[in-house]
Formats: sequence, structure tokens, C-alpha cells
Amino acid sequence: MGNSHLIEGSSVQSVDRALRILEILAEQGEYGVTEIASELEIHKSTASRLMSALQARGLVEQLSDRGRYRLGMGLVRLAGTVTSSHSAVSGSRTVTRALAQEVGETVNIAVLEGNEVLYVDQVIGPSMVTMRSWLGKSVPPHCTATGKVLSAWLDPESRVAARPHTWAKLTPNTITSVSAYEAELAKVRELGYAVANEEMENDFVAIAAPIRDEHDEVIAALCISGPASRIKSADFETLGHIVKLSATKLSGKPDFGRE
Amino acid sequence: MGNSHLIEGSSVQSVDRALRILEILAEQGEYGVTEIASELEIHKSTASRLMSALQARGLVEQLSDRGRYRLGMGLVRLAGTVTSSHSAVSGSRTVTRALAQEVGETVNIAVLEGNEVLYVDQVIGPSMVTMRSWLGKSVPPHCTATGKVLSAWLDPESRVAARPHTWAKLTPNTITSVSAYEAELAKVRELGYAVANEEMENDFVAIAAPIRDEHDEVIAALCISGPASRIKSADFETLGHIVKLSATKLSGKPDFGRE
DNA sequence: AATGACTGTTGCCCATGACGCAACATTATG
DNA sequence: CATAATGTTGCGTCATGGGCAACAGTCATT
Repeated sequence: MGNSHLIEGSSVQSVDRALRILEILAEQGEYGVTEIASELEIHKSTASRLMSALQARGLVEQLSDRGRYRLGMGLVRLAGTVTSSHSAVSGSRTVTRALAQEVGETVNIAVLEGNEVLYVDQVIGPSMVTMRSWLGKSVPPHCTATGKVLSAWLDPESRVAARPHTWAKLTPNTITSVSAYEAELAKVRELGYAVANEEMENDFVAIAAPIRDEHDEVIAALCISGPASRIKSADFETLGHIVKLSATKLSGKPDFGRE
Repeated sequence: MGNSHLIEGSSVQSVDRALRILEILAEQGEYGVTEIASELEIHKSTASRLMSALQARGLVEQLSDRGRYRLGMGLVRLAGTVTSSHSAVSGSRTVTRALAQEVGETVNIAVLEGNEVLYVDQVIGPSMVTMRSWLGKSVPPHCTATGKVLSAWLDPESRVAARPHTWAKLTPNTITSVSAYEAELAKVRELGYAVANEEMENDFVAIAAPIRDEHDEVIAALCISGPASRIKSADFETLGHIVKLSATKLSGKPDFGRE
């Protein structure tokens, strides 16, 4: 066959194409059938039929009849059940909420998805200054406390795979070399928590600690974040230990299906 | 062909099967290949290959090698972009948060998905700590203020389609007849807002108003909810108008793709 | 208004890719 | 240790997905 864009391990062509459509829509927001067809290098009609299949299950919806498509609310419904079946997130509300009130800052839970950090749950702190909602958003690991935590305890091979593609220098403090990054990860392993001090954007500070499963594997990161004016470097150690303690409470829980 | 479980309009068999797998996993939490195969009445090998395709794109993940499957975090990532591209939700935080502070109650945004009400965004009020727990959860329309709002302005045909399958009597106040329900919807159209007074569960009251798009179509519902001890029937009218006002602020915004 | 270029959708028919079979590798269970 | 589960994988066939082209609406230009 001509264009074998098939991802490794994915053996069902039409399904893979349908899922790539979802990814494209996630990036582009809205897209027409023709645009998708040319992107995937398939025929209009094929794309149209794939869209119908996705639409029938509510994963995409078209704006008007015979119009463009975008992702559908069915995805929200599916995603809602994801977090509840994940041990790191399910039943975590008591802990995260208590943490948010204790430190007065926004609390997040994040996992590693490929080489990006994906925020899967969030509690916004009492402050008036609301950061944007991060749920479902992903960021590179090298400039975030969560990214450092999720990378630090990986075996060397996976750690390389989890590195960012490009070491974008987002602020003066951003780490942009492999050696400095590895040194930072070693420090994270030693301390048991990670700090990102204005490394992703100015005036934005975060502190994260690992959530582990029953086998002591790091499966997620618990994170607090806020403006530099409230989270000062003198408080890093105290806050680090508080986050570590909360993360420990969330650790060691076995997986369960639906609860 | 033997078992034509194909949903109306879905013309690609393998894609439809893959999406049904996602729905099954959403219900069951975890499932093995064999269980899925018997559920869909397909062969183990087929199910296994479909799972591989889903896994390659991160929509499902298996717990251990050669183990069971569950929904994956890729769904969270996809769902995260859904709300931001929906006009009713994107940029709504300012309004919802202000409303939550004004009335001191939890604020939700919901949309209609088939014949269920799907909560797509939430701000919890009284504690001044925002969190998302209903996200992705759905409830029947006949016992909720959001459901009434989302049904009230539908054309008669769609209104029938949006009716619940079973009129479960969840509390003494639950509406359980079509005629009473239609009368209630007429009242909602007249008032411009809906009330659910302990109709889903005891001590739980909600008030909702419609969010409209630029063509005045109702695309979502804005809702406040809280215990009956705080939201008394004497306040329904005042609160109804407040919710209506906030909903108007969220209305009329054109769709945009990615912003 | 009428034209033209653009959408997305749909029957048709062929070949391709998805499916069922069965043998395999593993892990749980007695 | 044996038995019975599980999930995975080559293989061959036939259903089925996909390319073609005609169709039907929509928008922009004239």
C-alpha cells in the first residue's frame, strides 16, 4: 500500500484514521471534510464516512447541516469516567481540596502522556487571581514542576523518551540543556519534590511531588501553583514537604474499576 | 450480515465497533478483551486488534502487559479542547465565577446529549474553592432544572426524542407523566428559567436558564444548585432572574475554532 | 439573480483490509 | 503440576471499506 502512516502497533486502518481525525480536530478546533481528507491523504468520501461514524457516537458534531466538524461533547462524557477509574485521581478530592485550602493555591494532578505533561484534575484555590483552567491541557516537562516529578523516577531509557522535542526557552529561568536537566532531576529525586520557579512563564511558580501506586511506581504528580508574589523561595522547602505529605496520602492505592 | 448493531448513519463498521468499546469501558471501568468480544459479539482477535488501535492513540491503556484495558488519558486531552472550542463554555469562567460568588452556590453549565443532560463545566461556590466533580456526568432531563431548560425550547419532535426512557420517580416531587412534564416546560418557556425543587434528590434544589447562540438557539443551560435549606421557594423568582441575567451574558457569542 | 467554484454526501463496484479461525505464549487457579 | 483461563499473532477468505464520479446544497463573485 502507498502511504503507510499507521502508527506502531495499530493494526486497524480505518480506526486509526478515525482517531487521527480526532487529534486533528483537537489541534485545529474546526475542520471540514475536504481539509481532513487532504491532511490524511485519503479521499473526501472516506473522510466523510469516518466523520459519520464518529458523529453517530457523539465524538464529533457538525456545526450546521452539511457544515464543518468539531469535537463533540461525547468526549467530555467519556473523559469524565476516565479520572474516576484512575487510582491517582479517584477519591482524591478530599486530599486535593484540603491541600488547596491549606496552602491557598491552585492544586493540580498531572500524568505523563508521551513526552508531555497532561493535567487531569484541578482544584482552583481561594485566591481572586484565577489562573486559566488547565484540565486536558498539556505542557512540556522541562519547565514544569510536574514534568520534573514525572520524569525524575523513570528508568534512563524512558527518561530520554520523555524529554521535550525542543528545549524552548520560555523565561530566563528555563532549563535548556540536557545536563542541567538531568542534574535538576537528580535534585528532585533527592528532595522528593520539584520546584519550577518562573521557568514556564514569568511570575508563575509551582511545586510538585510524586503520587505512587502500590508498586511504588510514580503514576502521577500532585502540584500547587501560584504567583511568585505569594510563593517565595523561602517557602519552597515548607511547601515542598506539605505537597509531599498530601501526595503520600494519595499513593499506594490499588487500581479499581468503577466506584 | 448477521448482527447489525450499527447505529443509524454510522457506515464504517470497525470504527463504530471501536467507539462502542470506548462506551463499554466508560460504563464498566475495566474490561478484558474476551469480555468485550462477547459483548460486541465479535471474535477475540478482532477485539484485540481494535484495542491495539485505540491504545496506539492513547484512548485506552492496559493495566499490565497482556492485561485488562481501561480508558486512557488521551481522552482527557481531547476533551480538554472540546470545552474551549464551544462557545457556551469558552471564556465563561468570569461569568460563572461571578455568579457563584453572588449567590454563594454551585454553578454548572450543561448541554443536551441525546436524552441526557451532560455537565460540561462547574464552579463550586460557598467554599470559594472551585472544583470539578460533575464533569462528564449525565442525568435524566425530567428531574433537573438544566434538563427542563434544554428541552423547553426544542421543537416538538426533538422534545420527544429528548424525553427520558424511564420516568424514574426519584423523590416525591419528581415529575413522572408526559402531560405534567409538558406543562412544566410551558411554564419554563413563559418564565425564562426552570426550577427543580427536590425533584432529583431530597434537599437538592436547582435553578437554570438558557444560554443561546447567535441564532437564539438554546445550546446550553446555566444552573445554580444547593440545599433546600439555603435555596427557599420564596427566593426562586429572584434567583431565577439572576441566573437568567448571567445566562444572557454568555449568550449570542459566535462559534470559534481554536483561540 | 444567475453563474461558478466550492463544499459535504451518496450509490456503485472493485480490491483491499478487516475479520474469524486456530495455534501460540502467558498468567492465574485448582 | 495440570488445567483453564487470558491476550496476541500468522493466515486465508470474504465481507467491507474506500476510491471514483455524479449529486446537492452554500457561498462569493459578477
